[in-house]
Parts: sequence; C-alpha cells; structure tokens
Amino acid sequence: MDRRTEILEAAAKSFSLFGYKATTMDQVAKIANVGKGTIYTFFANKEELFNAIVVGMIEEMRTEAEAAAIEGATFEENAHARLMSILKFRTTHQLYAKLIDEGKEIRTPAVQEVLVDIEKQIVKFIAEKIQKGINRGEVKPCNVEMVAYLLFKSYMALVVDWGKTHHQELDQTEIIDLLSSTIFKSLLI
Amino acid sequence: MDRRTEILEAAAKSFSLFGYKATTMDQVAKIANVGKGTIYTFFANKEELFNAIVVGMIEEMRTEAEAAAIEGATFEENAHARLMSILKFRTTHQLYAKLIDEGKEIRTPAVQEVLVDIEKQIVKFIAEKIQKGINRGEVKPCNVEMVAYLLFKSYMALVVDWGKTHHQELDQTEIIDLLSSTIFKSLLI
DNA sequence: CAAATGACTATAATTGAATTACAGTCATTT
DNA sequence: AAATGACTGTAATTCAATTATAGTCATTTG
Repeated sequence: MDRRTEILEAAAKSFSLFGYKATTMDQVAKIANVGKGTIYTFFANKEELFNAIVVGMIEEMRTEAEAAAIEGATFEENAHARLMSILKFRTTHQLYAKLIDEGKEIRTPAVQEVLVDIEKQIVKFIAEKIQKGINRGEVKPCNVEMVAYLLFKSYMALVVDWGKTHHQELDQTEIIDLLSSTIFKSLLI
Repeated sequence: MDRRTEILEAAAKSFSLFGYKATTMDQVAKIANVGKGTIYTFFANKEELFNAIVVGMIEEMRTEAEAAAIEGATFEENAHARLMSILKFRTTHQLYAKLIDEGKEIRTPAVQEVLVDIEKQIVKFIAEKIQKGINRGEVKPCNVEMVAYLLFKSYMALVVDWGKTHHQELDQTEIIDLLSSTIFKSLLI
C-alpha cells in the first residue's frame, strides 16, 4: 500500500475513534508508520486531511444509499429505502456518529462546517433522484431543490428528532403512511 | 401595582435584555425596587421566576397566534396564518430571540429546557387546532400529534432553516404552494 | 407581628499566570 | 528526490486565587 493510502487509513481510524479535535497529526503519523512531515507532502494541513476522509465517507454513504434501492421498485419505495439508508448510516457509521457528537458537544468549527456540507450533499443527492424521476415521467415537475429539502427535513423530524423528545419512537409504518399520503402523493404522477 | 407584579415586570425586562444567565437576582430586585429577599417570598428560586416569565410569554404568543386567524377563513388559511405568526414571534419577541441565542451560544441548561418546552407547547397548540378541525368535519381523522409535529417542523425547515444555508430566503408563495399541495391537501376533507 | 430587607455564606464562575500540547516547518538523513 | 522528526510559535489547558452570585436568615419596618 502506498504512503498516501496508509495515511488516509490511519486518519480515518483516528478520526472515527477520537474525533477531529482529539486526533493529532503525530498520532496519525504513528498509526500510519510515517514521519509527520510525510503527511504534509500529501495534505496541506489537518483540515485538508480531514476533508479527504469525509469525502470518502460521503462516497460510502452514497454507495450504500444506491444499494438500498431495488430495480423495478416504485419511485416512492426507492426514495424511502434510500432515505432510511442514509439516516441509518448517520447513526451507525462510526465517523459520522462521532462528528455529530463532536459538532454538538465540542462545537469544533471544522466539524460543524463539514456537517453542514454533508447535509447539503445529501439534499443534492435526493434532488438528483427527484430530477431523474421527473425525466422518467414518474414525478411531477416541481422545485426539485425545495422538495428534496422538505423531504430530508421531514424524514429527519419523524425518524430522528421525534425520539429525542418523545421517548417512544414512531412506528416505521406510521411514518411511511403519513409521508406517502402527503409529500409523495403530490409528488408522483 | 403589587410587589409580585413589580418583580415579574422587572424580571421580564432583565431576562429580555440580558438573558437568563446574565440576569442576577440583585439586579431584578433593584429594577423592581424591592429587597432581594422579597423575591424569594413569591418565587422559590431563579428558575421558578424564569418559568413564570416564560409562561407569560407563551400566553402572549398564543394570543397573537389566535389573533392571526380570520373568522370565516378556511382551515388551511388560518393554520398558515397562525404558524407564520408563531414563527414571526419567535424572532421578533425580544425574550424569545434572546433565549434562542442563549440556548445555542451559551447553552444554559435552564434555557435549553425551556426552549424544548416552548416547542412542545407550540406543537400541542397546533394539535388542538387540527383536532378542532376534525371535530368540525373540515379535517380528516389522523394522528393529530404526529401531523402537528410534521407541520411545525416543515414550517421551521422552509421558513427558518432554509435561509441559514441558502443565503436567499424562500418566497412565501412557494412555501404555501408546496405545503398546500402536500400536507394540507391530504389533511383536508 | 407579618412582611420586607440586605448583610452574610457557601458555592460556582471567572481570571490570569504557568504549563503543556500541537500544527506546521525545515534542516538533515535516507 | 522523498522522508523524517527535532524544533518553534501559538493555542489550549491547568490550577490557584479571586470574584460573582444564588439563596438564607437575623434584623428592621410599617
């Protein structure tokens, strides 16, 4: 394995385990078995190394979301499957979970910026799928960006936020029923 | 004016101006022209005084939201008017705005708890209106609590959150159109 | 004598000086 | 030419000393 990859793997491991702030460049160098200076021949600074790791994670998330879709299923079924896959990734993936925690608790600016960017990418991903649906004639023309945003926020609200204040999570079926009869209903042709 | 009211007015003024943490009981006593001990004959501690102020504010917000509704207008029109009134209150009302800021920036626990409670009251208020709509036969029977929650979160997302990341706020008309064709459409009979 | 008061106390928050940790560099080594 | 790690300036952390403040209660007041 080349040095760049060794460094990336070491950084991913450390960021996942300790978060952004608590990861030191010395530690990454040690895990990667390279001198600290070597890291700086590949990445301008800590934040760029971090961004590279996050880009990789977003790709992973995208791949998983794509894999959640089923050939031949309806737009709604696949939209739901992909969104649930993303929300699962959000809490399951060690690095993502760590970053959410660090962003909230320690409020590391670099982490908060990255979290905003990840959400933007997710909404962009959803928007792409809606646009494809429109092109295929499965979805009505609409303000794609806005609908993607509303869809993501609605899933976040019902799947993630509800549990925080209600101490009894919503039933999957109830969520599907509600979103199916509201957003999806008006979205589909 | 009786001492209790003097204290409440002084506290409201101070909390609005400086927030919860930066308001001292000595200051409230001074503004109210009473001895500090007097405050404790009416309120067990700082937090109870604060809660009393917040209860008053919630009543104010409720009154304004009720006033935003128009006799004879449709359920949707009034729901929209009331929700927009609440969101306006959220940023316009000096105390509410201050608390949102303090909850985010200083993360005073008492303030964060109160903010959660206020949101719960708002959702409860919306739920009551939906229930009334059902009783009147204007709204389809549904999981009232869940729909109220989704409605509030959707308004928050499109009216408040969107602007934070997009630096170009959404048009009022676009928001109404989208929510009208999705949540409201499936909600109304 | 019942209500009001503010000096008082115990605890929490803040400050600032001293210490430590760390990102990034660069002269040296491989 | 690429890799390295000792080195440096700056930022973060500690911790002791100081200050601020919530809440009390013995005294005062009307």
